[in-house]
Amino acid sequence: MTQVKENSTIQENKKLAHEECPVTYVMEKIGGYWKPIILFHLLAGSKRYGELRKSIPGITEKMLIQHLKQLEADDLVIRIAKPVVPPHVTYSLSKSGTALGPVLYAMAVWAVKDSKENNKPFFKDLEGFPPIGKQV
Amino acid sequence: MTQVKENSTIQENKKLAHEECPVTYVMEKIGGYWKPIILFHLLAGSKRYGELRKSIPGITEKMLIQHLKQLEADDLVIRIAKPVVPPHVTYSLSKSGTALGPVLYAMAVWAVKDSKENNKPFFKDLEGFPPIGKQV
DNA sequence: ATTTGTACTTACTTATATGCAAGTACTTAC
DNA sequence: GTAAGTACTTGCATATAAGTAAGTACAAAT
Repeated sequence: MTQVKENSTIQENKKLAHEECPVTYVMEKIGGYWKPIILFHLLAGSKRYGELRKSIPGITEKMLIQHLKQLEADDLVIRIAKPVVPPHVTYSLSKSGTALGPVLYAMAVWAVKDSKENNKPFFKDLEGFPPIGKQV
Repeated sequence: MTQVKENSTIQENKKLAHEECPVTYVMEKIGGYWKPIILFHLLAGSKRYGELRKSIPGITEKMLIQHLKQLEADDLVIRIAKPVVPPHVTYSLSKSGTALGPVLYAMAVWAVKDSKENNKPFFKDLEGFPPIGKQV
Protein backbone atom coordinates (compact mmCIF):
# COMPACT_ATOMS: atom_id res chain seq x y z
CA MET A 1 0.00 0.00 0.00
CA THR A 2 1.52 3.21 -1.12
CA GLN A 3 1.66 5.89 1.52
CA VAL A 4 0.87 9.53 0.97
CA LYS A 5 3.76 11.84 1.76
CA GLU A 6 3.11 14.62 4.21
CA ASN A 7 4.22 17.69 2.37
CA SER A 8 0.87 19.10 3.37
CA THR A 9 2.08 20.09 6.81
CA ILE A 10 4.82 22.26 5.40
CA GLN A 11 2.78 25.43 5.59
CA GLU A 12 1.99 24.89 9.24
CA ASN A 13 5.58 24.00 9.99
CA LYS A 14 6.75 27.17 8.32
CA LYS A 15 4.67 29.27 10.65
CA LEU A 16 6.23 27.60 13.64
CA ALA A 17 9.73 27.68 12.24
CA HIS A 18 10.50 31.28 13.10
CA GLU A 19 9.81 30.43 16.68
CA GLU A 20 12.59 27.90 16.64
CA CYS A 21 15.28 29.05 14.26
CA PRO A 22 16.83 32.49 14.73
CA VAL A 23 18.01 32.74 11.14
CA THR A 24 14.47 32.06 9.95
CA TYR A 25 13.38 35.04 12.03
CA VAL A 26 15.97 37.15 10.27
CA MET A 27 14.94 35.92 6.84
CA GLU A 28 11.35 36.87 7.52
CA LYS A 29 12.56 40.43 7.98
CA ILE A 30 15.40 40.91 5.55
CA GLY A 31 15.25 37.82 3.36
CA GLY A 32 15.44 38.30 -0.37
CA TYR A 33 17.92 40.02 -2.60
CA TRP A 34 17.50 43.74 -2.12
CA LYS A 35 16.86 44.46 1.53
CA PRO A 36 20.35 43.77 2.85
CA ILE A 37 21.80 45.83 0.03
CA ILE A 38 19.56 48.78 0.83
CA LEU A 39 20.32 48.55 4.52
CA PHE A 40 24.02 48.38 3.79
CA HIS A 41 23.86 51.63 1.88
CA LEU A 42 22.13 53.29 4.81
CA LEU A 43 24.74 52.05 7.24
CA ALA A 44 27.01 55.00 6.60
CA GLY A 45 24.23 57.41 7.50
CA SER A 46 20.88 58.70 6.36
CA LYS A 47 20.31 59.33 2.69
CA ARG A 48 17.72 60.99 0.53
CA TYR A 49 15.65 58.85 -1.78
CA GLY A 50 17.52 60.09 -4.83
CA GLU A 51 20.91 59.47 -3.28
CA LEU A 52 19.91 55.95 -2.41
CA ARG A 53 18.76 55.37 -5.98
CA LYS A 54 22.05 56.59 -7.37
CA SER A 55 24.13 54.55 -4.97
CA ILE A 56 22.32 51.36 -5.96
CA PRO A 57 22.40 51.58 -9.76
CA GLY A 58 21.11 48.03 -10.23
CA ILE A 59 17.72 48.60 -8.65
CA THR A 60 14.55 49.89 -10.27
CA GLU A 61 12.54 52.63 -8.62
CA LYS A 62 9.68 50.24 -8.09
CA MET A 63 11.82 47.78 -6.16
CA LEU A 64 13.54 50.51 -4.22
CA ILE A 65 10.48 52.17 -2.78
CA GLN A 66 8.60 48.92 -2.40
CA HIS A 67 11.36 47.59 -0.16
CA LEU A 68 11.79 50.91 1.62
CA LYS A 69 8.10 50.84 2.51
CA GLN A 70 8.42 47.29 3.74
CA LEU A 71 11.51 48.07 5.77
CA GLU A 72 9.73 51.05 7.26
CA ALA A 73 6.73 48.89 8.14
CA ASP A 74 9.10 46.44 9.81
CA ASP A 75 10.69 49.24 11.83
CA LEU A 76 14.09 48.81 10.29
CA VAL A 77 14.28 52.18 8.59
CA ILE A 78 12.85 55.58 9.40
CA ARG A 79 11.39 57.88 6.77
CA ILE A 80 11.40 61.60 7.33
CA ALA A 81 9.64 63.85 4.84
CA LYS A 82 10.02 67.60 4.89
CA PRO A 83 6.78 69.23 3.74
CA VAL A 84 8.36 71.13 0.89
CA VAL A 85 8.15 71.20 -2.86
CA PRO A 86 9.88 69.59 -4.58
CA PRO A 87 9.76 66.78 -1.98
CA HIS A 88 12.61 66.17 0.40
CA VAL A 89 12.65 62.71 1.98
CA THR A 90 15.42 61.10 3.95
CA TYR A 91 15.78 57.51 5.05
CA SER A 92 17.83 56.28 7.95
CA LEU A 93 18.26 53.15 10.02
CA SER A 94 16.10 52.68 13.10
CA LYS A 95 17.44 51.17 16.28
CA SER A 96 16.66 47.67 15.01
CA GLY A 97 18.16 48.51 11.64
CA THR A 98 21.31 49.89 13.17
CA ALA A 99 21.60 46.73 15.21
CA LEU A 100 21.95 44.86 11.93
CA GLY A 101 25.26 46.60 11.41
CA PRO A 102 27.37 43.68 12.61
CA VAL A 103 25.52 41.36 10.25
CA LEU A 104 26.09 43.61 7.25
CA TYR A 105 29.64 44.29 8.23
CA ALA A 106 30.35 40.58 8.59
CA MET A 107 28.92 40.13 5.11
CA ALA A 108 31.19 42.79 3.69
CA VAL A 109 34.22 41.24 5.36
CA TRP A 110 33.35 37.84 3.98
CA ALA A 111 32.77 39.23 0.51
CA VAL A 112 36.16 40.90 0.37
CA LYS A 113 37.97 37.83 1.60
CA ASP A 114 36.01 35.34 -0.50
CA SER A 115 36.36 37.36 -3.68
CA LYS A 116 40.08 37.60 -3.11
CA GLU A 117 40.45 33.87 -2.65
CA ASN A 118 38.54 33.30 -5.86
CA ASN A 119 40.94 35.61 -7.64
CA LYS A 120 38.21 38.13 -8.26
CA PRO A 121 38.82 40.92 -5.79
CA PHE A 122 36.23 43.56 -6.56
CA PHE A 123 37.00 45.91 -3.76
CA LYS A 124 40.43 47.17 -2.90
CA ASP A 125 39.67 47.03 0.76
CA LEU A 126 37.10 48.00 3.31
CA GLU A 127 38.36 51.55 3.47
CA GLY A 128 36.46 53.66 5.91
CA PHE A 129 34.97 50.65 7.62
CA PRO A 130 33.37 50.03 9.96
CA PRO A 131 30.91 52.87 9.65
CA ILE A 132 28.96 51.28 12.48
CA GLY A 133 27.94 53.69 15.15
CA LYS A 134 28.74 56.56 12.85
CA GLN A 135 25.00 57.16 12.47
CA VAL A 136 24.27 60.69 11.29
CA MET B 1 9.35 67.24 -24.90
CA THR B 2 8.97 64.33 -22.61
CA GLN B 3 12.15 62.45 -21.97
CA VAL B 4 12.48 58.70 -21.92
CA LYS B 5 13.66 57.32 -18.60
CA GLU B 6 16.69 55.11 -18.62
CA ASN B 7 15.58 52.01 -16.84
CA SER B 8 17.07 50.16 -19.77
CA THR B 9 20.56 50.30 -18.35
CA ILE B 10 19.54 48.55 -15.15
CA GLN B 11 20.56 45.13 -16.40
CA GLU B 12 24.01 46.34 -17.30
CA ASN B 13 24.32 48.16 -14.01
CA LYS B 14 23.38 45.03 -12.16
CA LYS B 15 26.24 43.12 -13.73
CA LEU B 16 28.66 45.76 -12.58
CA ALA B 17 27.11 46.12 -9.14
CA HIS B 18 28.75 43.11 -7.57
CA GLU B 19 32.09 44.59 -8.46
CA GLU B 20 31.32 47.63 -6.35
CA CYS B 21 29.14 46.56 -3.44
CA PRO B 22 30.32 43.77 -1.14
CA VAL B 23 26.82 42.98 0.09
CA THR B 24 25.66 42.53 -3.49
CA TYR B 25 28.43 39.96 -3.88
CA VAL B 26 27.08 38.14 -0.85
CA MET B 27 23.51 38.25 -2.10
CA GLU B 28 24.55 36.68 -5.39
CA LYS B 29 25.77 33.71 -3.38
CA ILE B 30 23.38 33.35 -0.48
CA GLY B 31 20.55 35.71 -1.35
CA GLY B 32 17.03 34.41 -1.02
CA TYR B 33 15.12 32.84 1.80
CA TRP B 34 16.48 29.37 2.28
CA LYS B 35 20.22 29.38 1.78
CA PRO B 36 21.18 31.15 5.02
CA ILE B 37 18.84 28.87 6.94
CA ILE B 38 20.40 25.77 5.44
CA LEU B 39 23.90 27.03 6.09
CA PHE B 40 22.98 27.86 9.66
CA HIS B 41 21.87 24.31 10.27
CA LEU B 42 25.18 23.03 8.96
CA LEU B 43 27.14 25.36 11.19
CA ALA B 44 27.06 22.94 14.09
CA GLY B 45 28.62 20.25 11.95
CA SER B 46 27.99 17.98 9.00
CA LYS B 47 24.60 16.39 8.60
CA ARG B 48 23.02 13.72 6.49
CA TYR B 49 20.37 14.73 3.99
CA GLY B 50 17.60 13.29 6.11
CA GLU B 51 18.81 14.99 9.26
CA LEU B 52 18.88 18.30 7.48
CA ARG B 53 15.35 17.76 6.23
CA LYS B 54 14.10 17.02 9.73
CA SER B 55 15.85 19.99 11.27
CA ILE B 56 14.26 22.35 8.78
CA PRO B 57 10.61 21.30 8.92
CA GLY B 58 9.40 24.24 6.84
CA ILE B 59 11.25 23.30 3.65
CA THR B 60 10.11 20.97 0.89
CA GLU B 61 12.42 18.32 -0.44
CA LYS B 62 12.53 20.07 -3.76
CA MET B 63 13.76 23.32 -2.27
CA LEU B 64 16.20 21.59 0.02
CA ILE B 65 17.90 19.57 -2.66
CA GLN B 66 17.80 22.38 -5.18
CA HIS B 67 19.55 24.77 -2.82
CA LEU B 68 22.00 22.15 -1.64
CA LYS B 69 23.04 21.59 -5.25
CA GLN B 70 23.41 25.30 -5.77
CA LEU B 71 25.41 25.75 -2.58
CA GLU B 72 27.62 22.88 -3.64
CA ALA B 73 28.13 24.42 -7.06
CA ASP B 74 29.09 27.68 -5.35
CA ASP B 75 31.60 25.87 -3.17
CA LEU B 76 29.86 26.70 0.06
CA VAL B 77 28.98 23.15 1.03
CA ILE B 78 30.62 19.80 0.42
CA ARG B 79 28.67 16.69 -0.45
CA ILE B 80 30.07 13.31 0.42
CA ALA B 81 28.25 10.20 -0.73
CA LYS B 82 29.15 6.75 0.48
CA PRO B 83 28.58 4.21 -2.30
CA VAL B 84 26.16 2.08 -0.32
CA VAL B 85 22.52 1.07 -0.48
CA PRO B 86 20.43 2.61 0.87
CA PRO B 87 22.31 5.83 0.09
CA HIS B 88 24.34 7.62 2.71
CA VAL B 89 25.06 11.28 1.94
CA THR B 90 26.47 13.91 4.26
CA TYR B 91 26.69 17.63 3.76
CA SER B 92 29.12 19.95 5.45
CA LEU B 93 30.39 23.48 5.11
CA SER B 94 33.38 24.15 2.89
CA LYS B 95 36.07 26.62 3.81
CA SER B 96 34.08 29.45 2.25
CA GLY B 97 30.92 28.24 3.93
CA THR B 98 32.58 28.00 7.30
CA ALA B 99 33.83 31.54 6.84
CA LEU B 100 30.19 32.62 6.76
CA GLY B 101 29.94 31.58 10.39
CA PRO B 102 30.32 35.12 11.76
CA VAL B 103 27.57 36.34 9.43
CA LEU B 104 25.16 33.64 10.52
CA TYR B 105 26.08 34.04 14.13
CA ALA B 106 25.55 37.80 13.95
CA MET B 107 22.14 37.09 12.48
CA ALA B 108 21.26 34.76 15.34
CA VAL B 109 22.37 37.31 17.89
CA TRP B 110 20.30 40.02 16.26
CA ALA B 111 17.26 37.75 16.06
CA VAL B 112 17.35 36.92 19.73
CA LYS B 113 17.77 40.53 20.77
CA ASP B 114 15.26 41.94 18.30
CA SER B 115 12.60 39.36 19.12
CA LYS B 116 13.03 40.11 22.79
CA GLU B 117 12.59 43.83 22.29
CA ASN B 118 9.44 43.18 20.30
CA ASN B 119 8.12 41.13 23.19
CA LYS B 120 8.22 37.99 21.13
CA PRO B 121 11.23 36.08 22.37
CA PHE B 122 11.23 32.83 20.47
CA PHE B 123 14.46 31.42 21.74
CA LYS B 124 15.44 31.21 25.37
CA ASP B 125 18.98 32.03 24.58
CA LEU B 126 21.80 31.12 22.30
CA GLU B 127 22.75 28.12 24.36
CA GLY B 128 25.70 26.28 22.99
CA PHE B 129 26.71 29.18 20.80
CA PRO B 130 28.92 29.97 19.09
CA PRO B 131 29.41 26.63 17.33
CA ILE B 132 31.87 28.41 15.05
CA GLY B 133 35.05 26.52 14.55
CA LYS B 134 33.48 23.43 16.00
CA GLN B 135 33.49 21.90 12.51
CA VAL B 136 33.18 18.12 12.70
C1' DA C 1 7.28 -11.29 -3.84
C1' DT C 2 6.85 -7.36 -1.06
C1' DT C 3 8.33 -4.03 2.09
C1' DT C 4 11.92 -0.87 4.03
C1' DG C 5 15.23 2.81 3.91
C1' DT C 6 17.60 6.80 1.85
C1' DA C 7 18.38 10.23 -1.31
C1' DC C 8 16.89 12.13 -4.67
C1' DT C 9 13.87 13.37 -9.39
C1' DT C 10 10.02 14.94 -12.14
C1' DA C 11 5.84 17.22 -13.96
C1' DC C 12 2.63 20.40 -13.12
C1' DT C 13 0.70 24.44 -10.90
C1' DT C 14 0.65 28.62 -8.23
C1' DA C 15 2.75 32.57 -6.02
C1' DT C 16 5.99 36.11 -5.67
C1' DA C 17 9.54 39.07 -7.37
C1' DT C 18 11.24 41.90 -10.67
C1' DG C 19 11.48 44.64 -15.02
C1' DC C 20 9.81 48.17 -18.10
C1' DA C 21 7.70 52.27 -19.42
C1' DA C 22 5.11 55.72 -18.36
C1' DG C 23 2.37 59.02 -15.47
C1' DT C 24 1.34 62.24 -11.28
C1' DA C 25 1.77 66.11 -7.91
C1' DC C 26 3.15 70.55 -6.75
C1' DT C 27 5.78 74.72 -6.56
C1' DT C 28 9.49 77.81 -8.02
C1' DA C 29 12.19 79.72 -11.68
C1' DC C 30 12.37 81.25 -16.33
C1' DG D 1 2.91 78.75 -19.98
C1' DT D 2 6.44 75.73 -19.80
C1' DA D 3 10.33 73.37 -17.87
C1' DA D 4 12.78 71.66 -13.78
C1' DG D 5 13.09 69.09 -9.72
C1' DT D 6 11.93 65.20 -6.36
C1' DA D 7 9.58 61.39 -4.76
C1' DC D 8 6.80 58.50 -5.76
C1' DT D 9 2.68 55.50 -8.34
C1' DT D 10 0.61 52.44 -11.74
C1' DG D 11 -0.30 48.77 -15.19
C1' DC D 12 1.28 45.23 -17.72
C1' DA D 13 4.61 41.56 -18.93
C1' DT D 14 8.02 38.32 -17.70
C1' DA D 15 11.08 35.68 -14.78
C1' DT D 16 12.15 33.24 -10.83
C1' DA D 17 10.85 30.82 -6.58
C1' DA D 18 8.19 27.74 -4.35
C1' DG D 19 4.52 24.19 -3.39
C1' DT D 20 2.17 19.65 -4.38
C1' DA D 21 2.10 15.08 -5.31
C1' DA D 22 3.86 11.82 -7.07
C1' DG D 23 7.79 8.41 -8.90
C1' DT D 24 12.69 6.06 -9.14
C1' DA D 25 16.81 3.21 -7.82
C1' DC D 26 18.84 -0.52 -5.38
C1' DA D 27 20.00 -3.99 -2.06
C1' DA D 28 18.88 -6.23 2.15
C1' DA D 29 15.55 -7.97 5.27
C1' DT D 30 10.97 -10.31 5.82
